[in-house]
Amino acid sequence: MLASQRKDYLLHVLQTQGQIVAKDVSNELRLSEDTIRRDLRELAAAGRLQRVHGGALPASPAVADFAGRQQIASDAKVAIGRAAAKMIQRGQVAILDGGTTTLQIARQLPHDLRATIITHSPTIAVALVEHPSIEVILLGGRLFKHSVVTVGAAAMEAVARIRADLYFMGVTGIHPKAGLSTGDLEEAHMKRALMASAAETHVLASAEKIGAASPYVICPLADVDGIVADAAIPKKTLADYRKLGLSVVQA
Amino acid sequence: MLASQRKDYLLHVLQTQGQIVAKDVSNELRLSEDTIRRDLRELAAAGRLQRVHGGALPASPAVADFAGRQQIASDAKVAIGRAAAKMIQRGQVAILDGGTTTLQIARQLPHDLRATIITHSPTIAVALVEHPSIEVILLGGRLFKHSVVTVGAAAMEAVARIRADLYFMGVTGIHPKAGLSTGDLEEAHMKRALMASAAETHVLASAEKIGAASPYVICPLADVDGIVADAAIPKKTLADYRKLGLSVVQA
DNA sequence: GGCTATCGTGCAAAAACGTGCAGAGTCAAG
DNA sequence: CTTGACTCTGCACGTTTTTGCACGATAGCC
Repeated sequence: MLASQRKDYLLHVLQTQGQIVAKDVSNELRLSEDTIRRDLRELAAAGRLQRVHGGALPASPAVADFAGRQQIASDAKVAIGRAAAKMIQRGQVAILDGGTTTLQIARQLPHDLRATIITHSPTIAVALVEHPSIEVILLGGRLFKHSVVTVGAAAMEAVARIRADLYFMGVTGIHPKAGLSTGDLEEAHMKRALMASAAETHVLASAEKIGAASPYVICPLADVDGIVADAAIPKKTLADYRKLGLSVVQA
Repeated sequence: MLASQRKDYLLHVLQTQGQIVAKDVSNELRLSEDTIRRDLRELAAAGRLQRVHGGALPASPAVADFAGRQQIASDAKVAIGRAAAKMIQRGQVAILDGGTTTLQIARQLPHDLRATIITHSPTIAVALVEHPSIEVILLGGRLFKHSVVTVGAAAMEAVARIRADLYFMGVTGIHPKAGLSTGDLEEAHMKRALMASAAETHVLASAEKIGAASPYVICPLADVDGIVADAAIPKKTLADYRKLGLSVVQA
């Protein structure tokens, strides 16, 4: 492995996992920790990351707020992202919702995959600049800063003009009775519109969302086609979803 | 094996494997490493690949490009950004072009300024998340990865529906005869459309752009209303612009 | 306050590098 | 056909870069 590839790898790890543990990387790559530490030092000098005891953290102070949440890119989210990324086939058109979990999907997409990604999240659009063979369509509109996605009438209109194979939806609550829900009314509308524009909708479910309900309901659980579930979710719960006719993929 | 065949082979390896290890290739082709190194050096000089210790990697212009440029936030760009940011008054609607200089404007906007920023750059949209009192409108469309801005028919249509007070335009060339120019045709169209949607257009001029001309012409210099100029630009040049009727702000 | 993991530095071996040079081959002019 | 200029390739040599190890210093945790 070439030295510059190693640095790319380190930055990739940082991006997908939100942190670097020097020891882990040295084990994975079968290199001495000294070498990894040297690389980290150089990357830190170049301002590409922030060096800390034991490893490194993302530098980017500008996006600190969003990145703050991003850093809790728990293993679960990474795994869900990887599982969902695998579901996108060559040539397909997929919609990625805003949110930290969907951002993981974008980052885990194979670098040589030829596909089209439609998104209303500028963050995801920027992340996909790294993927040369992916066509990116950004849906415009008013920026809702809390979630960093576009919403509103303009965004709704843009959605109406597209038609996708897949839609990966992020939510804040998945409840057997209350269905799928989120924290903002505009966002709920947007999610419904995106769902209507896609042939198949899959919900991304990390464990902490199961059984929770947020103020604004998107739709009943049965309205979506599938669920991409965290490994920590009990088999029994997943069986309930299957009974509703949902396809279940466990990360 | 002819030298040119060898170079084709090297580029083929690079394309299929994503990397070249000089030693491996020299073994495969039964040639000395010196020869391979020489070839790599020449291909690197021609910009066909990126030379690294031990071999070579793809040149990847799009990625390295923007990331590279982003770090060169020279003092000049910061100063231009600050000067331009001051021109935006409370309550106004301003269009920010894509590019590293306009990104500086976004970063330098006062945190308590109430205004609306319209942009086709997801990078700028994300940067403005930090500014709670700024309303952000993101223009959607196909993402042009080289500059990280949206372009195309959808973007043009979105532009047609807006009307702004100010437009800050980034360019790559400012030439007395050739006018304002940029490196991509779609972008040139987009800039013209944005100009048409704004009451006033100001060009951001850092010193290295003066006297330069890029392939795609946007418009004659006299079509814009003002110029925000780098401190390094000679007074005489600025006087010429004033003669054309442009308002000149020096950072 | 003590313990352990991590860190930085100096050092040496190995790998990769650039440069100069010589031999082999090519080509065109004479 | 011969000669000289030129290019290409491999080798030798000294230089630079990279890497792993040893050692003492330091930071974080209990």
